[in-house]
Amino acid sequence: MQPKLKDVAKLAGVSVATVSRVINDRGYLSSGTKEKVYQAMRQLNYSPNSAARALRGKTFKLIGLIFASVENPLIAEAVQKIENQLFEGGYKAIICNSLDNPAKEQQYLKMLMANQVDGIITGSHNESLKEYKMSGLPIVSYDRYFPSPIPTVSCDNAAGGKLAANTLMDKGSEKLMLISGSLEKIPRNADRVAGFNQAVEAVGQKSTTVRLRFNDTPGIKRAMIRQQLSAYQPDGVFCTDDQTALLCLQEAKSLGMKVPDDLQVIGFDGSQYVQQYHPELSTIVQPIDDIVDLLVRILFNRLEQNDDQLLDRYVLPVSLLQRGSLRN
Amino acid sequence: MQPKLKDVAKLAGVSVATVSRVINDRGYLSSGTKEKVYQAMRQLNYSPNSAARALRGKTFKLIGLIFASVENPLIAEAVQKIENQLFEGGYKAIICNSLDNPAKEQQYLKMLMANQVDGIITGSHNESLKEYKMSGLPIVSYDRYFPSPIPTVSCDNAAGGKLAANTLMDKGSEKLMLISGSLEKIPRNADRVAGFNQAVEAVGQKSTTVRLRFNDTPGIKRAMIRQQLSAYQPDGVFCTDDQTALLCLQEAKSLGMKVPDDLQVIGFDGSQYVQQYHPELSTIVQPIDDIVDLLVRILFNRLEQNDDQLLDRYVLPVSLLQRGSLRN
DNA sequence: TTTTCATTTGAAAACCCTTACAATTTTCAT
DNA sequence: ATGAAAATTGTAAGGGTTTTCAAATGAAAA
Repeated sequence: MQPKLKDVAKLAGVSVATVSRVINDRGYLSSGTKEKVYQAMRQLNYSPNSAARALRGKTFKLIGLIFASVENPLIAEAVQKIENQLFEGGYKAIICNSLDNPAKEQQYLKMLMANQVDGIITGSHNESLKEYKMSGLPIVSYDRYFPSPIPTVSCDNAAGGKLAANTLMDKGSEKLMLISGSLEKIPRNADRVAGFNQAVEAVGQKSTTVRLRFNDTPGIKRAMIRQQLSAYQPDGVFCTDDQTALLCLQEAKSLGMKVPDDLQVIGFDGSQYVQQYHPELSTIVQPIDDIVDLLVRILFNRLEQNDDQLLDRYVLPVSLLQRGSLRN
Repeated sequence: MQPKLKDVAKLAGVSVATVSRVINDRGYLSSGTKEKVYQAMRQLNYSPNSAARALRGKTFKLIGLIFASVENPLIAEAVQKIENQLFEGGYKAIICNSLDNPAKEQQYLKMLMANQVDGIITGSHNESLKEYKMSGLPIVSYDRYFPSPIPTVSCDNAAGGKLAANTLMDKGSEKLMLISGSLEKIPRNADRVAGFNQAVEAVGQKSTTVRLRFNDTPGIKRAMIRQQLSAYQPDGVFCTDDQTALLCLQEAKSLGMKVPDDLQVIGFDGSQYVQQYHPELSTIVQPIDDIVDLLVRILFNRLEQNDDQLLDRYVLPVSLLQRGSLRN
């Protein structure tokens, strides 16, 4: 059995209240007792029962993380960094993979509330809007546009789409194709698509659009991409995420298209992983470090109610990472 | 404020004890009261305070997941699958990225115990052995060899190393190199290395070994690999993980070595990600689905004390995925 | 009718901690 | 030396739930 406050108190020869005070560094304490208590705690390898603390009004120091799938490199990176920062701040992270499934997301939400999490960082659907609102919890959203007052952080998806289009056209592509890696219902994606199309139309050009679904297997996606590539023979493709762009690159090559001479490709996300391990792929890079910093900062700000001036909506700039899949 | 048991009781016109009994389906209950209570719970959207429950001996239904880094595709995949299965079983997952840092791992362990997790699945160091033992918690380990009675699941690392060596030699490589992606202190890695070296020596061949460190940046790893490749000019390389193998492939190519003619490369892990998005890389594939199933099954078995006959040690077979980085 | 026993319910203790309050000791200005 | 204020410690209540125990009801058996 884990040692309790009482055990520590007995060993240190003080009352439980004193031990509690030492732990929470509260009120007056002589350095002598402090030392004795620390000693005893160390000796017993004591750590307070968080259930009991939570019951007495202290929080659990628990944050829910809801994302579509941690298998996506950018999300993995974000989760990793978020978890790190939370840990620094003394918080734990409960992980939830919604798989972009609204029902599952709703279940998660309910579970998180029942578990008294202190807050939620979500990068998933927002169909469960009611629940989010009702929860009364501090919530921060990544790349999903919640209505005020839920703060949202995202990169400038529209600008990214535009940048992709203009880059392709500047570098000589004329038959453009857009491959949307997941439903356009998701506003983030819709913005990337809209930004791209707008820029294309602005100069009187055209482009076809291919729509894949988030939950399609890579095999299915591959087949669809391959078919569209050979049917339409584009010379410039923008994919709304890097995974899709990688499939596109592969299929293009296996169709005998030369990259970047016959075909230029741009992806979106630019995780460290892709930057390191896919050196050919050009992509629109999200400033993921800044995004994570902001997400966590906003959350902490609400949790610790040190009311800094905070916006409801942060849009961070994207940048182009130009590599082999683009001409010089 | 969340509604409490008392609120439900008042609304249903019964005592708190009765409500609790309904929730836990315990003892005798008339169907009338049951219905009333359910009704009230629904009306108030009540869900029990898990802190209070935990205090009274119920478990939190919380599992700690300790891994080096969720940024590694294989780990991401494992975490994803584990989380899924836990969720099905009504459990939540707390995620811990130890970064292969024993101090951090120890902190996590302490934190998990303080948070009354019900069990732990760890794929990280085992330097904190004492803590693991002391915790008295159900623990299952992936790919780290804990002493009995902590059950350990892993793939056959030694056989994998051997398979890599024999494959390279069968396909004509004569100047072999082994690149160890992280410290050999980690037994998993040591086994891969040992298996490889054994197979090499068994036929009177030789190989050089390069040691990288887990926490080196990709840039540093890259530089070391490049230097060793050009210094030693191997014609067959086995890397103890896929990430390292990818770096090796890249550096080899940028040094002008032709793959697989001048140089054959084999990695280790074979995550879905690598299989899908790095179609050139040959690798030793871990049966990750089976591994995850087993990990979770063993854990549940201990949690729910339905004592199936279980071993302390499961070693699952690996397989070779042969692709472009190997000759036919 | 009385006795027995299964059912149904409620009152209250217990879980481990925090914190308001009270009690005691020390410090310091007068 | 005196009193007031500051510092230090302890006692006990309370937080939301589960669970033991006892009480109350009703039905069946004697």
